[in-house]
Amino acid sequence: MQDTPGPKERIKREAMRLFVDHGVDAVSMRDIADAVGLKAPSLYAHFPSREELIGDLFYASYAEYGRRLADAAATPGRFQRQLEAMVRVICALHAEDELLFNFLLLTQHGFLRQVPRDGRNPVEVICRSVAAAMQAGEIPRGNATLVAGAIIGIIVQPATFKLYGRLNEGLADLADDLVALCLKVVS
Amino acid sequence: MQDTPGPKERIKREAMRLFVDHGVDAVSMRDIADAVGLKAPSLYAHFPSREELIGDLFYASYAEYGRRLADAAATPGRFQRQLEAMVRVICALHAEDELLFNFLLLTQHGFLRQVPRDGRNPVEVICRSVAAAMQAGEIPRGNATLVAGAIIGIIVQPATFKLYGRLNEGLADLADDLVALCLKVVS
DNA sequence: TGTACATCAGTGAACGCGCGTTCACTGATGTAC
DNA sequence: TGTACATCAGTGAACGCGCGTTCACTGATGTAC
Repeated sequence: MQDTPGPKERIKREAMRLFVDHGVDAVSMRDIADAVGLKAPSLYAHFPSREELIGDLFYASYAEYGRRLADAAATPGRFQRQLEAMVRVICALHAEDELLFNFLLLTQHGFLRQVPRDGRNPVEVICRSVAAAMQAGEIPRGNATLVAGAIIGIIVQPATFKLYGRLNEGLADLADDLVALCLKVVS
Repeated sequence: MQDTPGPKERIKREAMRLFVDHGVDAVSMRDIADAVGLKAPSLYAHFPSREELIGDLFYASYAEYGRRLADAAATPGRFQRQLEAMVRVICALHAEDELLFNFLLLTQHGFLRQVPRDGRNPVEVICRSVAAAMQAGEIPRGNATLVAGAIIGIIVQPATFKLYGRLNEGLADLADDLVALCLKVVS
């Protein structure tokens, strides 16, 4: 069963790999089919269109990231503990499936404009958490969105460096350092 | 003269605007020509191909950003002053031409793999500067590339927030805050 | 001032190509009796 | 065990479309005499 994932899973995996390696727009349905060992029309047995295939890949994962982050944000105690939990969750997500992480990293700009701003996406979870901490006086008051952006940047940019080979360590290996850096910016 | 920039400049401007608004791959030569008030074949009087047009736009600007940053990195004095100069230069570049900044932000992943690693690009200027400061004992020793990535992320992520409307202020308005945040991560 | 000619930015029409997608069909597999 | 039939993942061939690009041509502008 889990040794031989169904064709739908294999299509998703190979599509992600190709998207990350060549860019979403440079990959055709025929390319994806080839990588899976099928012909293009067979993909339509599993996905109604190319757009849905890509959308599925992005939105499902992005929402899952949001949920995992929201769990971490709900860590009891002071903000510093919640922040540490959030940073470690992101590092864990990177370690669990680096391909998926990179896919989200590279394709975000194609989707971010139409991502629902429902408070459940990763960015908003962090923004809300930072704002609450400022409100509660647990960290210095200031521009909460800016500080949240800084925190996200501190993690995402090194992930980009890893993707391009500037950094050899994955986020998981850097987790302690990343936690320390994030704690500094809210000190 | 400067009131009516030549057709080549107008093509570049409109192309950038379309690329930022719709994504590079969603914009055709006909779209660009339409925006300038020409027909597609006329573009070939100014650029040999679509690819060259886009490449020109990216590489020329990216190299210019590298030069401006290198100047800032050469600020005399301690690393903290150089860091402040670099952050303020990036903020100034954002204020000078936000469209160009956003273009680089959104299209970077299409080019970063083939950007020459000659020590002159913006990322390498910052990495080198941080590494030198660690070497000199001006900031705590550690993973220089990671710290450089954190600094870049602290600036780039808020720029992304501005692009998507999460932040209302441009980088220039946030310059003091950004300098302060960057100084914290190297403290 | 008037005429003939050179220049050159811009264009209409057309090209070949690869794309996403459709659809009638194939051929292996499982089931009924 | 053998035969007839249903199921269904997968395919070959074809579609219409928009793309980047080419090229012979147009028509306005400037220059020479």
